[in-house]
Amino acid sequence: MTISDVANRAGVSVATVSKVLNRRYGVSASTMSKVQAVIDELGFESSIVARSLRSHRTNVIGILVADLEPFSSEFLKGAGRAIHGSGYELMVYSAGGPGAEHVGWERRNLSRLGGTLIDGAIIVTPTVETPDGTIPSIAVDPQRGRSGLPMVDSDNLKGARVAVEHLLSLGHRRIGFLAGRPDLASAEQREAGYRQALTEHGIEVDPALIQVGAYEQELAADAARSLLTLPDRPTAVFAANDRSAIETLEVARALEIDVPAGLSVVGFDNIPESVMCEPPLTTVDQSIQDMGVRAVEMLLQLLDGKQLDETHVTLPTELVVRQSTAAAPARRRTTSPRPRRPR
Amino acid sequence: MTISDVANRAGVSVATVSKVLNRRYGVSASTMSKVQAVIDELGFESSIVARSLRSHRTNVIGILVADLEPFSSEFLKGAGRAIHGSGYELMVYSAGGPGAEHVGWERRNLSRLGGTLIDGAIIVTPTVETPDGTIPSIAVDPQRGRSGLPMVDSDNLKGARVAVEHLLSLGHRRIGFLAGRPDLASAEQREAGYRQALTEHGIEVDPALIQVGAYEQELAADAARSLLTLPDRPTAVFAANDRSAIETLEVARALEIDVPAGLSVVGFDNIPESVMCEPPLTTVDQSIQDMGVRAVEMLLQLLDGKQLDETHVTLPTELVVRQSTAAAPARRRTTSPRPRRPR
DNA sequence: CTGAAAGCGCTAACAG
DNA sequence: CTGTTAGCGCTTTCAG
Repeated sequence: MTISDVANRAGVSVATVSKVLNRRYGVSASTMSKVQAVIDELGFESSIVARSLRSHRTNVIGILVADLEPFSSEFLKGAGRAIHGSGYELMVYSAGGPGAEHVGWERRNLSRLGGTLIDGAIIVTPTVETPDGTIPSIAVDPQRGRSGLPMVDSDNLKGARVAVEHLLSLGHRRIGFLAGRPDLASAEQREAGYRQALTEHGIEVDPALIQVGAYEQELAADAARSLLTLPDRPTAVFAANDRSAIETLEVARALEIDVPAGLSVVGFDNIPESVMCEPPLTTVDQSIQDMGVRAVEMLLQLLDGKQLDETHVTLPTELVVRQSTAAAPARRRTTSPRPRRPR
Repeated sequence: MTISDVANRAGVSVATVSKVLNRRYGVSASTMSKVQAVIDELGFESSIVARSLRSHRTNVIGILVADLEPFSSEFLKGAGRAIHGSGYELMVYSAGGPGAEHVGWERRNLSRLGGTLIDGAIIVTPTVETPDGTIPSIAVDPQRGRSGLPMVDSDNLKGARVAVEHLLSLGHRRIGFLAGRPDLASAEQREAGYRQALTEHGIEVDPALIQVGAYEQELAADAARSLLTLPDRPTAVFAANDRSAIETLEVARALEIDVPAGLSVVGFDNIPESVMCEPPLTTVDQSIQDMGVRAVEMLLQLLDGKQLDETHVTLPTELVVRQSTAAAPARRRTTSPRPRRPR
């Protein structure tokens, strides 16, 4: 059913129907109600596609994600809450999964949708620098190096430090790191936090204890495995995100290493899955939902023609201690024992 | 940037560029590579909007939801997993929140997107009967009465019965019910399960113990409050979904009723939030992610021109006992005590 | 093998 | 107040 069907049925031109649809002036009351009646009767809704192609205004905000996984799903809950009552609707576009698409999915999708389908965009974990030229956009947890876009992220450096300090306070000295996606600033910051915390406590960073999981299931599992099968394996692992941490839990189980008795694991993100795994994961909370709320609020301001108060919002992170961390096992006689640090 | 820009730059017509874009036959190798070079250089991506308006094929699957809340977010995780490697991309369209939009959002959005933007649709908790005429579609947890669409839901009746039987086995006799959205078949089934379980145990259903929360925060809170301030208040409440159950937890806290000592609460859904609340909620799991997986798989089959093996998939439900339920408090001397049933 | 032209459903000037 | 006309960016006949 198209606008012409309505026009025919109502005995007017398509232009008139369009005017009624958009509540434009210049339609007599009688025509108006006649046309409206036909619209209601037929249940006609104008195609957002055709409309946007012509008018370049849709009242739809786009959220571009690489994949629908726990992080982005959590983000969407916040975005969904923030959009209520704004008059905008939300369109989430998923590039169709990890890996499959090459770097640059967000650029591709933005140009496929932008300028037409959506009035503004929120780009979650973009992989490359996103051009500022097109529609108003916000970057969430972006790639390394400043993008030109306004952005929201969280305090990854501090979060990572607190996580590692927690492990240190439990007496761990050999702490492995499961690194994240090398292109993301957040992952880089988490590694920096790990290094800082160790260095400040007089512990040399052992390159063998750093493996890249890249936030991908298989890679993370491999990385965890090589960490846990090291001759002098770490007594604790800090993973750059919860999914990698949960993967580490799996690998530990397969290797019959008890967590937390034989191995402590800390994650990052505090996705819901971190509570539901066995044992529940000690992790760094980064209030993902709030990121969604803030990103939508910022975009709404931009769309409203307002100036942004802050062009870079950084949300706080916080350690959440659950059951995947415990005091380090008594050290093997490789070096003189050091006193345990108090929590 | 449009296809004409590419055509100009490459010194060919738009038609030729289009052919290259779509890998159509009838382009010489040299022209092909020349045009492709320009496309790559400019980073051109054809507008999905313009393309779909003309060609009616987009390789995009639409998921229509009323709102992005825990249930739909969980559903999306499953859908996201199932789409990997299918060659399709996912577009989630949220009607913009609860209540705001009237009944029939799914019909409206379907006709706004359908036939053009998306090749097929998954409609989550539709409110009205959805016409089958348009594009291939799957209904998830639909309204009461059979819709013409293939559907996936879960065994709500049995789940509700098991939930109530759990409460009965703990010695509860006055069990309140916080009903769901009256238009959903699932909500109806959960109420039916509640009634059945009580009746089978020789307990008369007290209408005063049934309040409608309609899955909406405010309404659910009001309903819970009226239940818990009843002169002879129930010792347990079965809520038709987790969000209502969590709301009940809040109300109980406000009324200084201890859960589970003074009140047992059971939810339905097993959304991640049910683990994170205080106390963790005993609930009925309905593997929401699996619903997402199945719905996508079914739609993919439909899109592939295949016949569906099953036109109505019902997933199992399972009781998950956590800390919000406990033995009923000693009964007041209103009637002779009955022996406690074993679990 | 290539390009001109028509048209997808709609909106926005502009004439009548 | 109403209808005619010209596109939005793209694909698709169909001539050349």
